[in-house]
Amino acid sequence: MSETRWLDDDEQRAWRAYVRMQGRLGAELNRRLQASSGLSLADYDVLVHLTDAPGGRLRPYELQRELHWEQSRLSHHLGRMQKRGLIRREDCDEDRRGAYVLLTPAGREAITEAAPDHVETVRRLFIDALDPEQISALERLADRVLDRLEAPDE
Amino acid sequence: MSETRWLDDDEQRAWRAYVRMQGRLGAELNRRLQASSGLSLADYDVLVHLTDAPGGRLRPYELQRELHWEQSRLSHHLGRMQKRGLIRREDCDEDRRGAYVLLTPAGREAITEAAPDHVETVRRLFIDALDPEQISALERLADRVLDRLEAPDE
DNA sequence: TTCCACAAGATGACATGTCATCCAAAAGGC
DNA sequence: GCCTTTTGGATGACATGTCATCTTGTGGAA
Repeated sequence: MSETRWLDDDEQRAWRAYVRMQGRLGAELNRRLQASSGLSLADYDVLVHLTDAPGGRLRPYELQRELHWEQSRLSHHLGRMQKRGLIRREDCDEDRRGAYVLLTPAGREAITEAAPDHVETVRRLFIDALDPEQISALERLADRVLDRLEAPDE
Repeated sequence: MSETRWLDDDEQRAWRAYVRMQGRLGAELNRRLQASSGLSLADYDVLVHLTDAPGGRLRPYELQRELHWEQSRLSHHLGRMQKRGLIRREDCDEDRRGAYVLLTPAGREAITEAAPDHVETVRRLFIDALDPEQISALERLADRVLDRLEAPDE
């Protein structure tokens, strides 16, 4: 390994600010969502994707690709959500290994009730803190990093 | 509650890109750090702060304020790190309720070995994906959001 | 002093995430 | 057809994070 390329001051400050923001924002969103609706951010994401899907129904592997979650995380999480009555599983006829995950009425109601407050919180804590320039700069920046993260080799 | 102010398209895209980047980047950094050094990102942060402290020694509440962690999270985490021999606890004379957390030689060695690779990874996956404009834009942006998050009222 | 509010930490119960591993069905190659 | 590889998915063990609650000591006000 060659010499370590340490971060210079600007990079250091930016990185630390990002890490700190990321941690605080995630914790805060999670706490508020949990308190106001009983859902975690993870629950919320799953429910949003199911709501957007035709028939409120998806194969786990589709959900997995959309969420970019690890397979086992999804599987465990679906198990817990099923136990709480938010989703339901159903056998899949086309592929006997597979399954469908579908929204229950309770799940649909939960997301419908939770969404307005949650969006409002995202807006107040994040979006409204930034001007339109910054919003679009953020999108470009995130896309660049994602390109690198999702590049074949790394 | 008044009408929900939903996100417009630009905001939506930026928010989703951010959330996705944040999740993927964190997972990737954690996985690589874990694989190359046996430390988690959380371990790493604790060790960095202890290394920077005079005498390699801090009160838990100081650590907590610097890390912006929940108190119980820190307490549990320190317990686990102690079990692994990375840190050590010592009674505090000035305040009989309190304690000191200090780096063990093993802890110091672990962070010393882990740092170069980790910094290199941060650089490759994140810093090098961005130009200097973006780096400083990110810092300003994160600071704005942090101001809001840490504002007295919220 | 005496009491009380509050700060420093620890802890148990429980939700969540990761890794390794397993199983069964599908898909190819021959 | 038969055998190997791949894919969809579940699971157990274990690390991590959160909430509520407890203990003990500090410090100020009566």
